[in-house]
Amino acid sequence: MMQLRDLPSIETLQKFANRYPEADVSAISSFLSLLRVASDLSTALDACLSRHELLQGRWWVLILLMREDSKTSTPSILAEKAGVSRATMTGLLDGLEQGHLIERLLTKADRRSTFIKLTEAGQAKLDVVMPDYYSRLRECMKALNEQDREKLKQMLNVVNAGAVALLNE
Amino acid sequence: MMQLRDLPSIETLQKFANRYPEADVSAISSFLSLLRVASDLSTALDACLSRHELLQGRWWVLILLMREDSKTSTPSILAEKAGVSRATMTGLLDGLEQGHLIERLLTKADRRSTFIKLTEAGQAKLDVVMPDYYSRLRECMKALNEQDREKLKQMLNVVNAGAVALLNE
DNA sequence: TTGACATGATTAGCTAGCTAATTATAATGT
DNA sequence: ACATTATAATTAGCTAGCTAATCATGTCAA
Repeated sequence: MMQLRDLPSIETLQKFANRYPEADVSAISSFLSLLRVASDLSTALDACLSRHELLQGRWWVLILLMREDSKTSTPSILAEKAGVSRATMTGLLDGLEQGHLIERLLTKADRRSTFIKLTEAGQAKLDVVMPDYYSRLRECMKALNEQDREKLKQMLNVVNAGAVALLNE
Repeated sequence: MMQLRDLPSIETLQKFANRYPEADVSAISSFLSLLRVASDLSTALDACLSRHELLQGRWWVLILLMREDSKTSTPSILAEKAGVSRATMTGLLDGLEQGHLIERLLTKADRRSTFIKLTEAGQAKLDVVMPDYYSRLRECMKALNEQDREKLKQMLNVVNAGAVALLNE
């Protein structure tokens, strides 16, 4: 995602609005803030995870596996849940397997498929990463009270529902 | 950015919170919503721009140039304002130059530097893209009133300020 | 005035995404 | 029963980011 380091001032937006009457200054301003803050947060999250030799993709796979009672899943299900292509998941699993955080097991039921299992080392890695991540996140969000957090989520859902307008036709 | 297609339910978060007492369920839930919605919006924005043979990186460069009265800048200033490395900017400018949307001009003052100028074709491209983008964005945000938009921006700033917690040490 | 350091742009090579094609296996309809 | 179609995983090759190295040019201090 673009960094948008230099967000337009309201004056700059006004200048653009003069040329393009379709512009809705407060809509643009809020939208760009959202993209910008999220991209900064994502970068910060990567920095946090990289202290544990992980990045978002691999970390997320470990979490998805931990969520399962059996600590197992398949590449295609993981790809769907993580929102990446199966090809990308193959690459993520390659990295995790090399680090011995997951293992690939053959399945008898359907020989096209493999089972992916969280190893003890993978669980141990999460047991170090998650407390660190959760502590930092608690700190990150502490200036918003419960009501603000709920309001934020609700507004995000509203914007998300509106996003089809960017895709139509 | 990861897609996080399958956000954890509050129940799943509770399960994790049992194992990791550091977890603050509402903090995690709001944070993940923010990342998820922004990544969807960013993808939608790319889809919108790609209808005009642009992606966020190149489009943003054109806008930065248009903001300048002279319609010119330099690669290093553009890189800083766009929040990308100079190497990345070189690549973006290569693409824009091939499409004749910008031109590279030599400068006499400092022969290490080049001037980047928005061409007529580049301005014409913006004059097609921006009305489309602004119309769609207006529609996307229309369900939030002015007060909500202001509250959203303010909360985003609060979270952004907290993000240092992810980076410390 | 010249040696050391600083700066602007580019190149090379890395990563994590993507789509399309490939391979193996399974399921299904006639 | 077997041809067709569907599915699971992988591979190949693309893109847009990144950092580190390089090259040319400027600046400054002894």
